[in-house]
Amino acid sequence: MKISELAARTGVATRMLRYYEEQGLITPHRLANGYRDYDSYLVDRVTKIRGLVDSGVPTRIIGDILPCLNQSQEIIVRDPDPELRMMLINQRDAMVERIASLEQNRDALTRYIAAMDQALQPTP
DNA sequence: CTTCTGACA
DNA sequence: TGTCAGGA
Repeated sequence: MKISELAARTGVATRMLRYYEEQGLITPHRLANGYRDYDSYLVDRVTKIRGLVDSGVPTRIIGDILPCLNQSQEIIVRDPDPELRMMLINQRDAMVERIASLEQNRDALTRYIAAMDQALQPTP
């Protein structure tokens, strides 16, 4: 598929798809006319990459972390950098906080929706 | 009309 | 990350 299609199917801007390629995260083939040609499995890969990026994981190590998403425990750490380790720990902790916040907000919406249903369909 | 590379008031 | 240029 061409870049526009991958962008549509992943919700990731073509600009970023080319950027991910520069970072070595994805390597599409090339069509005779020079256009990038993406294999369908890249849709899933790009979705995962975006998820990591949105979570604040530096693109430089996303390639190494990607396998962690599955359960293929064959994790190869190429950059044991202590500073990077601390940054990842901080991001992981921030993630935990956001998840907790999201859960509270989700529950708040659930209760509000329930209240709306009550107003619409009062129990006789 | 779509994509490509390179660049940045 | 968006967007514009200048080509193909």
